[in-house]
Amino acid sequence: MVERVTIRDLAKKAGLSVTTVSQILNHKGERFSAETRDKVLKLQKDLGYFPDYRAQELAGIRTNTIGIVVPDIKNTFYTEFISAIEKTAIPQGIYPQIFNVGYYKEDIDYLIKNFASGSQNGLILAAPGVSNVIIEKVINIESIPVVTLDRANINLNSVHRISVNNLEGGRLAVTHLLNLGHQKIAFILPKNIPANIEERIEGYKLAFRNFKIKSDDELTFRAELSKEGGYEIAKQIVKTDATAIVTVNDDTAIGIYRGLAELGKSVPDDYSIIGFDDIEFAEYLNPKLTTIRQPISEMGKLAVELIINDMNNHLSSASNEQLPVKLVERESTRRNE
Amino acid sequence: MVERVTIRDLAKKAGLSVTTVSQILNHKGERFSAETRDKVLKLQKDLGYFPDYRAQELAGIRTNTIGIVVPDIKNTFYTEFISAIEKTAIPQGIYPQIFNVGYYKEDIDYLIKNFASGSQNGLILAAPGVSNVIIEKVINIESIPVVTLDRANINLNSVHRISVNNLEGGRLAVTHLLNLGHQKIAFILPKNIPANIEERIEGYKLAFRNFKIKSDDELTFRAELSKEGGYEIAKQIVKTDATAIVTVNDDTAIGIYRGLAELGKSVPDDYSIIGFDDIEFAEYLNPKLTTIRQPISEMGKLAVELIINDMNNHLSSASNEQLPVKLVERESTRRNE
DNA sequence: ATCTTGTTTGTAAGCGCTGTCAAACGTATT
DNA sequence: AATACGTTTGACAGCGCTTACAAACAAGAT
Repeated sequence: MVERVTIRDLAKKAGLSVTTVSQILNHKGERFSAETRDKVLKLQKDLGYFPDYRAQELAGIRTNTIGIVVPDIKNTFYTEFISAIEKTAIPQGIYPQIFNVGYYKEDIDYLIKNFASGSQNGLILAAPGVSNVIIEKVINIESIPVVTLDRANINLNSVHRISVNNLEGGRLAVTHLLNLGHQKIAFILPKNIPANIEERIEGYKLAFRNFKIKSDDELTFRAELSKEGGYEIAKQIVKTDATAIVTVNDDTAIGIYRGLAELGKSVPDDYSIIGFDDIEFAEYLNPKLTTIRQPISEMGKLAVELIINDMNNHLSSASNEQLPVKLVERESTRRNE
Repeated sequence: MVERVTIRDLAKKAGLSVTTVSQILNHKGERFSAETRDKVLKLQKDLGYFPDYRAQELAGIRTNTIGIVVPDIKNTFYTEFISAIEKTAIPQGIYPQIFNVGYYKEDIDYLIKNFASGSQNGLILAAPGVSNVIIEKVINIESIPVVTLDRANINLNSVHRISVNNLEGGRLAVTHLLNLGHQKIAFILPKNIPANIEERIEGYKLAFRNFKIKSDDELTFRAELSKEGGYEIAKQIVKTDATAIVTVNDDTAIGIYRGLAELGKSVPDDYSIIGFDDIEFAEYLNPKLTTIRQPISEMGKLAVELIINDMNNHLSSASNEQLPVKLVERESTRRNE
């Protein structure tokens, strides 16, 4: 058990005061003689001294870490989002810390404690089920920049919102299918419907109305939003007369691919499928997945920019950015003969 | 800007000393009258008080967070590993924090600082390129339980190692292909070869020797270990007379699938492919990927157990666990006619 | 009344660091 | 020799919390 080297040890060894050492280490040492400065710097190396950042923070220094809260780290939508955040944050000296919570608000007290302690100087909340809880508890304690992803029902003017044009996304998906001659379209929805999905459903309906076609409520399925969930639901879908499938994320579509394949069905010959997100995998699938593209990188980049802007300028009021969505037509959809 | 509520505020409002409040909040309050206890607890709720965990730690309390360092959060091998860790750690009150660094040791000073500050009470290092650097710097400062994944060249007896039988993995892959009548086997390797890959290469060679067949060095390719990297390298592979491909992880194989498909080649008709890892996606691919399975969940579970064991008993010396590997035969390999 | 004892609460030091302000020193000026 | 000034360094308080240990108090025993 090696004992921790503290700034005091360093000071003692150098024959200097703790203050002096601290100042020099924090590059406020212009006023010190080159000799002392060098001595301290050398000693730091020799002793392998690292400041305790908790002590630094306690003493009033601001660190540059931000927290990212995601619901499911196995869904690559979120890891792509995280990557985008890192790519823009780290070069600016902002260090993200990732917290993987579930989709539901089970055991997040430790999160709250962490955030409430102010060890995070910014928060990017991308976990639908828990964002509200976190905001509620944390906002009142520590006022740090917060941006949420795709949460419509938050109306605090200290919280930025980034979302996507969900209604348009829903409309685009269904319109595409309708244009291809599909009328029996299956919709795969989650068990609980958050606001952004609600909007997409509006989009589905809008498309049907535009085509003056009635949608078939029988074809709405509830599933877990994962590969596994998609795989399971495929068994239900094949029992119906659906010819096309719309999912709420690509991950689910991937599961449906497999489920269908194992049941001897072909995409797109037997079923057209259209996903949502456009994760990298979409293009690596066979057949390549037609999907509604969310600008994941842009969203990550924007999130960081909003945070940084807030950190530099506490006055900015909450923005509500809605990014565009687009149909990426690949190989999983085709005309219904 | 809401001011932070401190324990002092709480104490003042309650007309009690800080000590009393602290004791009660930490459930060491059996010695206090029910009346004071209730008063404090109520006030805590009302004021929304949360202790500052940095201050708590500084004052000597141990928290139960552990750090997980991974090289590439977009590779689902790592997210599956993380999930496994979380699944066994969180129920035991241990909270993992994820750090996504690259494969190389670029900008990890902030990591070192974080770890060296002792804010992590355990470390699980799964990032080949940086594990050594971290260990080197951190171990000497703070002695916390550390387990590394698949790093052969570490020989500190304070560091646990979890690895997989890489040699056997390599042997299995090539033997399978050789058995199917493939002789021209392409190997996709990373640019820098860490110890675990070195072992696999030994396994490849061993298989060839057993079959008394000479391997073709012309068929060794260097690529980035990612979908993108695999996609690119496919263009090189088709220029050769290879009939089978062995990759170092499944992610790369996924990229090769796509590259081959775009070049009009079929798996497994034109090329047999065998991956490594057995990430969940392997089974969702079309055709399903034959691969060498690493017991990812077991590895995560074991990592946590080693850490926890260390936390409870500082004496344990480093273990070196090697887990078995197995061939999962699916649809991407077939007999070479 | 005085002394014990047990119950309930508070005092004070310290965790490792930073920032303010004052002290010490050397040198130049008269 | 006295004064002033710039340069270089250090004392000290405080960040929010915990943890010995000590104090205060009431009640029971003598």
